[in-house]
Order: sequence, then C-alpha cells, then structure tokens
Amino acid sequence: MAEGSTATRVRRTKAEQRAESLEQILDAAEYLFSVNGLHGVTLRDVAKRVGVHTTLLHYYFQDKKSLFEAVFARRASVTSNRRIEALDRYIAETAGKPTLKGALTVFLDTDLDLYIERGEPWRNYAAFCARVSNTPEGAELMDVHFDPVVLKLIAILKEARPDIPEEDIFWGYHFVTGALMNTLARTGRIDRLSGGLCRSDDFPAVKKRLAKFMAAGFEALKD
Amino acid sequence: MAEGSTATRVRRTKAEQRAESLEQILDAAEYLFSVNGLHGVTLRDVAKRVGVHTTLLHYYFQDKKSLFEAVFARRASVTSNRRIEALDRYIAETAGKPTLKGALTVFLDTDLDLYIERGEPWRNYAAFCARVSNTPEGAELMDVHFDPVVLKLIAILKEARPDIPEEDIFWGYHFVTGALMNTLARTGRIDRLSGGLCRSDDFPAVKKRLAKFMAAGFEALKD
DNA sequence: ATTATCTATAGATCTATAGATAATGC
DNA sequence: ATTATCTATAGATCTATAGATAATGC
Repeated sequence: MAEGSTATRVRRTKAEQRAESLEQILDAAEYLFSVNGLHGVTLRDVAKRVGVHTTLLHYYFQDKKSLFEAVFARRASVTSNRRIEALDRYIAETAGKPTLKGALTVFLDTDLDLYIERGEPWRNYAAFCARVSNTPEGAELMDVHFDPVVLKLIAILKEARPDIPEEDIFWGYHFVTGALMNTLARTGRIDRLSGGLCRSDDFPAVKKRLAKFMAAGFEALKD
Repeated sequence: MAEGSTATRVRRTKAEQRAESLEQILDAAEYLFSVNGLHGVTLRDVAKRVGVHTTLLHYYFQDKKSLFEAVFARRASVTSNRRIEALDRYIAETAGKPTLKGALTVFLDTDLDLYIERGEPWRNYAAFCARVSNTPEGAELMDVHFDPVVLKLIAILKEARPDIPEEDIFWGYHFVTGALMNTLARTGRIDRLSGGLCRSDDFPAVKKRLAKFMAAGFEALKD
C-alpha cells in the first residue's frame, strides 16, 4: 500500500466537492428515473447508487420532486439551445426558402448527434425524457423546457410549405415526436422483434432514416 | 324514498357478482395505471376508486403485479385478434398484391376504430398500453401479447415491397409504433402546442392522417 | 357449505427532519 | 466559522396475510 492508495480522496475545494456530489447524484437519479420513472425510484435507491446516505439528497434537494425536476432541467437548456441555434443558422442559410426535409434534418439530427457524440450520460438523459414524456410530471416539464424550440421548428415548417394546413403540420409534428421518443427510450423492443437485425441503441441508423421518413410523411398529408 | 331506492343492490348470482367486481377493479386499475404507471398507483388508490376494501384486491389477485398483468391481458387478445383477422382478410382480398399503404391502413385504422367506437374504457386501455410500453414491466407484456400481429404486419410489408431492405422495414415500423403510442397516450401536449387547434383525444383526425403519412415515409427510405 | 367482503394488523418500506460529526476556509 | 456528510428517528404510508362476518347456493 503506497501512500497514494491510502489517501484515496484527493484534496478538493468545497465548491469542487459540491459540484461533484451534485453531478453524481443527478447522474444516478437520471439513470434510475429513466428505467423506473419518478415513482419507481426511491431516494434510497439513488443514494445507494451514489454510495452516500439518503439524507445527503435532502441536503442538496428539497424533496424527491425537486431532484426529478433538477434532472430534467440540467441538460434541457443545452439540447434546446443547440437546436434553436442550429435552426437559426438554417433559416439564415436558406434565406427564406426552407424545406421540410431540411428543417426536420436540422431539428432531429442535431438532437441525435448530441446523444451519439456525448456518450452514456446523455443517452440516459434521452431515455429519461422519453420515459417521462407521457407522465403528468414529465409532460409539464416538456412544455416548459421544449416549447420554444418546437414552436420554432413548426414556424419553419409552415414557412416551407404554406400550402399544408396548419393542423396537418401539428399532427405531423405529433408523429415525429412519437417516433423520436420511441427511439430515445431504447426499450429493446425493435431488437427482439427484428431478431437482432436492428438495435434500439443504434442512433446512427435512426439518424440515417428519421428526417427523410418524416419529411415524406408531411408531403403526403396534402393528398 | 321509494322502495327501489333503499334496495340499491339488485339480487345477483355469485358468478355475476364476481364478474362485476372483477370488471370494476380492472377498470379502476386500468385508468389509474394509465395515468400514473405501475409504481405511481397503490392498491389503496384502486380500492378507493372502486369503493371496496384494499384486501378485496388480494382476494381476486395475488399481488399488485398480477393485477397489472391482468389489466394488460384483458383487452390485449381482443385488439390483437381483431387486427390479425383484418390483416388476413386483407391478404386474401389483395391476393398476393398488398401495398404498404393498404397494410398500414388495416393495421392502424382497425386499432384506432376500436378506441373510437368503444368509448372511454377502451381509450383508457390504449393510454395504459402507451404509458407502460416503454417501462421494463410493460415492454415484456408488449412482446408477449403483440408480437404475432406485428410480425404479421411486417411480413405483409415485406411482401408489398421486396425491394425495401428488411432493416428499413423494421425501422419504419419502429417509427409507426412511436407515432401510434404517442397518439394513444393522449398527453394533451399537442393541444397546448397548437393552442387548441389539434386535440390529443381526436382519434378520427389521427386516423385520417397516420397510415397515409407512414406509408409515404416507408417509400422514402429506399432513396 | 361456499363465496364475497370486511376488520385487524404485522412487517417492511419510504420520506423527511433534527441534530451530531468531519472536513474545508478564512 | 462554514459547509459537507452521517446518525438516529418520527410519522406516514404500503403490501400482504389471518381470521371474522355477510351473503348466496344447494
């Protein structure tokens, strides 16, 4: 046992310690909530996964619901802003001539890239959002955090195709988000159905197909 | 108070009483599970909604998980068989010349019609399936109850378009089921996003668009 | 005589708080 | 002196079982 191995904890400032503890707690909660939902996870489960006492969670968060909301909020602005900026660039580039497929590609691929590039914690967040998007607690947070980026996408879709009735545009988005959420959830169902031909964690395979598929769907609505 | 109002309980046979109690319990559980999921509902919640004692649920069901599975199973074979029969009729009618749009219309509209025609209990079941489809408990049941009808649909899609790679067919189905589940969940999100222009309980509006949208999406995958 | 329903309760959680201890910060 | 973490514990559930009572069935 060298001296380094006994002093397992490197000296940290309190700010660092706080930040690290918070991150560990949020990561653990994010993963567990993504699998079992708000009510399927106890504070003890989270504490156990982090390796701290349950009461520490109460030191950092008022209650379980606050922890849940913090998990949602932590990464929401990152993905929302990334997509808003990408859509703004797309508007500038196409100078008043956007297309359905172009706008959908920016919206969907910018999101999928985040999960492809940034590894497991982000993919857990994606699964977390998908898992809770159809719950009373989650739906509220979806509205708060993602309405701006979604409404921006919809405005561009309308501009791209003023001939498609607004109602159809909204229903089309409804289908898009269903397909996206089903992807982010990574349930493994498509793996089992296809006998392993498709894997639900193969986001690049989805990226290759999703925007193309959905753009064609929108086009068909005017028939 | 006439004599009819005091004798609120009409005399029933035990078999009738049993059937009625079971149905009330399953209806209540179905609704509550559809809103809050397996872990968000207690047996007390269910008992309270029915107006009986918690222990009665244990008389009819071994435990909470069994009740949950019974809710899933009760209507699963009805919707599964209905669609299997409709697809079989479609195969016979088209005599080896099925189309993507035709098969998807049969699969999706046959399901949606069930919820449109049979009222709230069935719509609660639809929401229940959607709510739990991306949970560990629900995914397992989806496999058990719905694999046959889904694989039959996929076989027809392959026959309709042997030129589309099998992998693309499966991914297309993955998008279809995401859109369908998002519809069945009736979260109210599309209502709020569209400022009331679309309503998430407007299944006829979805029926008018979903198969058409998805068929065009499949077509686009070969480009 | 059997089945449906209720009463009483054990045992196991779970959330949340109060207050103690250990570590950093000035 | 302040912040991070732990110990101890109250109070409120929740699931599940044992056994009693009320209603149907032969």
